[in-house]
Amino acid sequence: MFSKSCEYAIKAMIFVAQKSNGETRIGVKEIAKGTDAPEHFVAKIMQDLSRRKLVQSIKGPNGGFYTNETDLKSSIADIVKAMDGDSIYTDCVLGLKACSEKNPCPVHFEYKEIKRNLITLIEKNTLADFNGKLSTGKFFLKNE
Amino acid sequence: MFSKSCEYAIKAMIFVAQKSNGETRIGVKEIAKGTDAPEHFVAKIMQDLSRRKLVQSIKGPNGGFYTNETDLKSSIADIVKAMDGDSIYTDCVLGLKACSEKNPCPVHFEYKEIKRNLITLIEKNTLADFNGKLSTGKFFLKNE
DNA sequence: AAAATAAAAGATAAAAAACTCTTTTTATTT
DNA sequence: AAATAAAAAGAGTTTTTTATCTTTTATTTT
Repeated sequence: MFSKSCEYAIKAMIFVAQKSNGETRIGVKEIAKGTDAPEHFVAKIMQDLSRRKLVQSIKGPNGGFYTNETDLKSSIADIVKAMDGDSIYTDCVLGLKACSEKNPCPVHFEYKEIKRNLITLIEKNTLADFNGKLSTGKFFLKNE
Repeated sequence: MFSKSCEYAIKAMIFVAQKSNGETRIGVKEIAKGTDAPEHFVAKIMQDLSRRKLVQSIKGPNGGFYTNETDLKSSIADIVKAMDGDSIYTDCVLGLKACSEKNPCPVHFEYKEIKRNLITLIEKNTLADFNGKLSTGKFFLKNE
């Protein structure tokens, strides 16, 4: 569904959104531990997300990553688009380049519904929506 | 969603199910052309499907692949399972190994619904269901 | 100013997925 | 029996994805 990078990115963003606030910045090590992801790989991903302005970063002692008000408005879809492009919006399940209403693959119309739900799911869930839910044990970002 | 091998496998199986009947066997070249797939790669995939008894094959002149009555009862899910295993049934969208009702990832419950629909889609569509629809132009297995 | 800290950048490596080529086996047709 | 056709099997290559390691730059603290 999503690439590994994208999975890590989503978890990392949710994690940072939860842990950071105002003065608190979150370091790569913490993110990696908190989301069960390889440290150096997550570092690359955060760099990327930071370059794309989905998350803020500050170097040096007490530096790290944090989310501002705007960042919290990002949906999962925004992260997915940043990492995997819009393939989830455009790709045919069977890989047909020209799959469309007029040139449908065998499962085009049935998959269309599912895709619509999938897109709704990632578009309607913002980072802000998750805030607070981690600490209350409502959900997890890694295996206990 | 599916691996490339799996996409090719699904298209190839639908193609063979449509074209073959009784005496007619379909060669790898024909399958590759009919589904816009790399010939040698499709050969490997058909070998695999044949070994797993999802499709029948005969060597030598006039040989090729064909589907028997049982093969036509295969669902897309059967092909997916043969190629990609049951990851589509078991995997968490965010890659959590222990994602479950009790240990849910942030989108577990919402994705659950989508996954259910996805599984229904691939389980209810059998090769027999598609028969005839290719020639009537109801759907396509490659770009025109 | 020096030392320390942490992200950014760049380069490399390992693993997996996608794809290709060659040889062998099996069957058929002449 | 010989020639031919087509899948099976095996080995190899390329590309992409995933992951790691090293150096540089920016910032802060002492």
